[in-house]
Order: sequence, then C-alpha cells, then structure tokens
Amino acid sequence: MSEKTAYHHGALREALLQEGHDLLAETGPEQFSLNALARRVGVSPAAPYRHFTDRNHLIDAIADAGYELFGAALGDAVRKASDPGDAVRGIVRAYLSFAATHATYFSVMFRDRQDRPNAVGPPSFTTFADAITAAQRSGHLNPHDDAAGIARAIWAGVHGAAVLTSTGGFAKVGLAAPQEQLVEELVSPHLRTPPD
Amino acid sequence: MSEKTAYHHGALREALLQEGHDLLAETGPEQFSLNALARRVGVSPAAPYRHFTDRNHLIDAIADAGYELFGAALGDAVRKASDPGDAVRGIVRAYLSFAATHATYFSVMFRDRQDRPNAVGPPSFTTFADAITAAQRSGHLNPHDDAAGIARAIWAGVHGAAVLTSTGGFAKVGLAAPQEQLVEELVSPHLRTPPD
DNA sequence: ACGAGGATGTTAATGTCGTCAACATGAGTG
DNA sequence: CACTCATGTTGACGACATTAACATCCTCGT
Repeated sequence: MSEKTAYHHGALREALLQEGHDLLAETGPEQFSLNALARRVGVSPAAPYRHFTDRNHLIDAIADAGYELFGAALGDAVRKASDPGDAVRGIVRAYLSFAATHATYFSVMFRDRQDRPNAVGPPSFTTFADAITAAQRSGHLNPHDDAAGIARAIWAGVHGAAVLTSTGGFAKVGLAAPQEQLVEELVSPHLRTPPD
Repeated sequence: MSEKTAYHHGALREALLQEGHDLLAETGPEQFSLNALARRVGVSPAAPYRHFTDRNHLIDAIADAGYELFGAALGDAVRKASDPGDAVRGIVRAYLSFAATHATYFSVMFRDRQDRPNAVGPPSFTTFADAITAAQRSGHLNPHDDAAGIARAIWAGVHGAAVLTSTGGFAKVGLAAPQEQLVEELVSPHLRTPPD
C-alpha cells in the first residue's frame, strides 16, 4: 500500500536509471545534473548516493544497460542471418540501427572517461570479431588480409559511419546517405562472390 | 615597462587559448574549469568573459584552432603525394597521425554539442572528398561505386579507426595494430591496380 | 510479537563552479 | 589634457557535487 509520502522510494535505483536515461537524452552528458535527476524522481539530492558512489558511476551504469541492449541486438542479427556473409551485413546494419535508435545510449557508451579505466569492457564486440572470422572461414570475405585486419576495417568503418551520421558530419559536407546504402558501401569492398 | 602587477594582461585571449588547451589535456572537456584556467593564467574568474561569451565558446575556439591544424595536415599530405592513389593513403595516414598526436584537439573537435549547432563547419573535410574524387577519376580507386560512396566508406573507416584506437576500443578486444598497418587495411580494399 | 540493525532517505553544510553587474584601470585619440 | 572604450577586478547569486549526521522503516532472529 502506501500512496502518501513514502519515506522510502522503493525502487530508486531503477527509477534513477530510467529517468536518468531520459534526462540524459534531453541535456546530453555534459549538462546532465544529478540534482535535477533527483528532483525529477522526487527524492533529495543526496539519495542517489545510496545507490551510486558518484555521478560518473551512475552514467556508467546507464552505459552498461546500453551495452547489454547493444550486445543483444548484434547477437540477434547474427542469429537471424542465413549465411556468414549475411551475418556480417546484418551485424553492420544492427550497429547503425542501434546508434540511430538508441542515440542516447550510444553517446554515453563511447564517451571517453579520462581518469577511470575508460569505459567498461564491451564483451559485445567479440561478437563482431567472431562473425568476421566465421565469414572469412566460410569463404565469403576476401582472404587477402588476415581476419583481424578485416575485423578492424569493418568495425572502424561502421563505428565511424555511426558517429559521423549521428553528429551530422556526413550531412555537413553533403555526404548524407540512407542506412541501407551505407551498409553496402561498408561491407561490399570486403566481400567476394561466395563459393558454391 | 611593467613587471609588477599589470592590471591588464595584454594578451589574455591567446593565453587562454594556449593554457586552455593544456588544461584540457589534463582534465578532459568535462572537468575543464574556466575558473581554474583563469587562476592558471593569473586573472580573475570574470576576465575570460571579455574575450569569450561562454565556457563553451572558449572550448569551441580551441576546437577551431584544432580544425586549422587538422586541415593543414591533410592538405600537406595531399600536396606531398606523388599520385592520386598515394594521396588517399597519405590523407588517411595524416588523419590517424593527427588523432594520435593531437589527441586533445581531436577529442574537442568531435565532441557533440547538444544545444548549439553541433560543432563548427569543418571545411577541412571537403579536402577528403576532393582527394577521393581525384583518385577515382585517375583510375586508382575501384569504380564500382560512386565517388561519394567511397569517400563515405574511407572517411568512416579512418574516423572510426582514430576513435577506436585513441579510446582503446581496439586494444580492449585484442585488435590493436600499428598505424601503418591500419592505413593499408583501410585503403587497400578500395584500391585497384593503377592503369598505365 | 518484537526489537535490533542495516538499508534507504532526509537535512544541512561545504567548497567549486559559471555567470553577471558594478566598478577600476589605463592606453590611445580628439 | 580630458574622454572613452577595451580590458580587468570585486562581489554576489544560484546551481551543483559531495559528505556527515540524523530519520525512518523493513526484515529477520528470537
């Protein structure tokens, strides 16, 4: 029960993560204010410190939630693919989609922390390297470089494309392009006609 | 003349830009404090407001200085190249070098401003598109896509590589690689044997 | 049932910050 | 030599992050 002033919020941690994400979407990571978040959730400015040691740890926790969503999206893309070549295309598409759809998570996931060990370990990214390796082994990728090199090139390409699209870098020089076209441009230089 | 408490600094604007860059290198853009900078330069906290409307405008001005250096570096690389194919390689190498050597500028150039028109217009980037177009016209690049598509792919690749190298993304999954190798991996998929 | 204690919130205080208004200085110009 | 505009200073305000000391209440062992 309880409908009046409950001294304890009950689910503060989750509320902070959820509303924190929304506030982050409105203000950006720099202007993000812990006090404002507390106000929004209806608790005192000191309350969040019972759940997060620090303003930065709260943002990091939100980033972690993003990493989970991200990893799931990439994993799904790989699982749904019909063959390893398609898996690479799918993972690239999923990467770009995530950056566009969950821009808030994306921006917070890749912000560089100066002091702390910068960002948490994104285990999701091994998914990437694995998919590339599988595709190359099955003969869908150009074997003239080693798998690690192709993984680097594709990962760099898709990450750069995500950043330059979301920050408007492409648009600013008249290079904006629809996502599906980007996927092709990023992947096809590394593909070769699959063997039968 | 003047060796004691000069009421006027004399070259505050430049001092703020220079020391601002150094402070930025130490603290990162988030922790960067205008008061601390003023202290460091030896003026009152309000003095910078005579030269910059805002904390953000000061950082933007530093970013602008970075854009100039960056544009010059890319331009030099193109000028020094022996042929258009080499120009592409050179520009990619210059991009990665800049991100590594001038990490402070780089990080501040590409931070996304939420409110304001995000970042200034980087005219340096047309250099990029131009070099790609020239290389393709001379037959050094694979013509199966249009020039804009190749420009997008290479730009995205090199930008992503710069970011993932400097933030440690590559290293974190055991994909770190020396710069010269990266250059090859990013450029060669788009090259074809030049015509004679 | 009940009471102790830990988890979770609150209040109050500290020091820093960004920013502004009001005032001071001083260099150059008529 | 007086004016004036650019450049600095002082002092103040409100917001912020963070902490210490105190309040509430849920849970669990008895």
